[in-house]
Amino acid sequence: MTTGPNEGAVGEAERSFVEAARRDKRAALEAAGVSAFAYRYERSHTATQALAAYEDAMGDDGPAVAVAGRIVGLRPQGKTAFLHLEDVSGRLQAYLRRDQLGEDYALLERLDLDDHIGVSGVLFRTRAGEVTVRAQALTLLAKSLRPLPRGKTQAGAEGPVTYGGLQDPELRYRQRYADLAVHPEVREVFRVRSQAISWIRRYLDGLGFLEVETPVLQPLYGGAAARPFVTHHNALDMPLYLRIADELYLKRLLVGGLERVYEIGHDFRNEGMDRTHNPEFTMLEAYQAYADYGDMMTLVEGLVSGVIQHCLGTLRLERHGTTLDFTPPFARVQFIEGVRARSEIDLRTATDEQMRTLLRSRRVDPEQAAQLSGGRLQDEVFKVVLEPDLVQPTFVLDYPKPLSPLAKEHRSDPALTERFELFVGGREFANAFSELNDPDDQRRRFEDQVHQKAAGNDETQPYDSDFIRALEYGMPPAGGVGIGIDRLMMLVADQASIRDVILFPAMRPEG
RNA sequence: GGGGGCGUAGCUCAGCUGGUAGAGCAAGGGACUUUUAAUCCCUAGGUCGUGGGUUCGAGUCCCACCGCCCUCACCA
Repeated sequence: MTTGPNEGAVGEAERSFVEAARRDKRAALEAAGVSAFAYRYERSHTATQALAAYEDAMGDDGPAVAVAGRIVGLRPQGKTAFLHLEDVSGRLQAYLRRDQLGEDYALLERLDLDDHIGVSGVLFRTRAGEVTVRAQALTLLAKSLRPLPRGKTQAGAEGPVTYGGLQDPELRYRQRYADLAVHPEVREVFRVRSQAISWIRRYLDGLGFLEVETPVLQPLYGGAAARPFVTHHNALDMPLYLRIADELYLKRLLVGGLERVYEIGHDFRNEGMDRTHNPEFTMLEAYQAYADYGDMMTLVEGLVSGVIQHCLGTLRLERHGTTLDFTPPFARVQFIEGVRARSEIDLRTATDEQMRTLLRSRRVDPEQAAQLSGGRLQDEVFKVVLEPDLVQPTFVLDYPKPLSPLAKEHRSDPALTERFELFVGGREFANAFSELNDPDDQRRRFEDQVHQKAAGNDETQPYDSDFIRALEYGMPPAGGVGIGIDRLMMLVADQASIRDVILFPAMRPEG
């Protein structure tokens, strides 16, 4: 996060003795005319490419290589030294000899763990069996003046094993650069994330979707029920909201004739933070003209199973002792039927008091239950009764109308909407509907939201008259879907906290 | 916001019923031409999160504050 104002003002005397030693080495290098921060290095191989090149050569001595990376292990022994370099691909050992390096060997005394160096030389296999570069030239590329909080690492049978190391979660999130630098497995999480998102783009592009960008700063927020962040535009002297969803802008594009659009970007919601909520998070929204929520189910099945297969090579994931099977088609359960099958409550006919009684019997705080009514009470019943059962990928269909002000009324039941959510492991992953495109119906739904706000519901959607005007021009029937990318990444990368799939999660500033 | 836990050397952690702080790794000096958590000898390293209080004496007990984690509430 932001560096505290005093951080840069730490004087030499206050710096740790470890850092002082590194600065002394830098000064000694520069006094000898050696730059501690080079401009570039002509690398011939990554560490992994070098290892492969040695195997391909099939001789005692392999090819000459020039590799670059960070020093992650340093074992000087008088007139020789071994060190390990780490680059983006992996690790490679280098063997340094005074009689082969000449003047470059003197540089060794000024090197530290964490420095970036370049090494060139011929590959060979040591007596201990490790493919290693016999250094003919050694170049300092960037001096590390502050030691990384790393543990000691040795090569194990199943990859490097680290002892000690960076454990403190606060330090890991605040100094993600250090976390990444010392934890290849954290780098891997974010490599997989990037791979997943680019696969999603290819998937949607392949279906003829157009990737678009809509405003993050909005004069009116909408498209979801959430409290927004508010900011101020100086030149216009007006408040602006950071978007809580892309929905209303993307549907304007359907009016404009862009039949298939999607956006991947950040939404901002001014609400609590926990292991599945960060104030800014990555949302995918996609809209398809002439489609309905049934088509969106097919789209979501293809997208979710495809990204899992692409990233992990399987559709069956072991998570917390259960096997999650993402082979389409996913299970389907109707909202009202699902509740009735598990509670003998029929949401179609149940009174508020019957629902409150049920909630109390399921250990919901009676005071809280008493505050809810109508749609929100139905939603609470659903959360208590049905949600925990939705472990395998399951579509929940046909939500009650009051909960879904942007969804089209169900074609066979006016009390419901054509909407589904995808649940996995009891957690929501996607939300989709047949999009409401009747401007008069949409106007009434907005008005209902305004009434709810007046009644004290502080997470309603404001009345967006420009959106109504757009619908009046005629929006084609369409299906739309939103998928929380961070939660999908938690599933793919098997991470328990959203903070572990966001590079720089929100934190209070350092005191 | 409620409840619980944690904060000690650069990192990972000990530190009992209160008696002025300890280890491993990292660091500095020395030895060492195939090591790999290299090894061996020596050395240095701390406002115990911050501020109060109790006490002859506080890392330890009490209070407040700061930060992080867990949990509940909130949350499409």
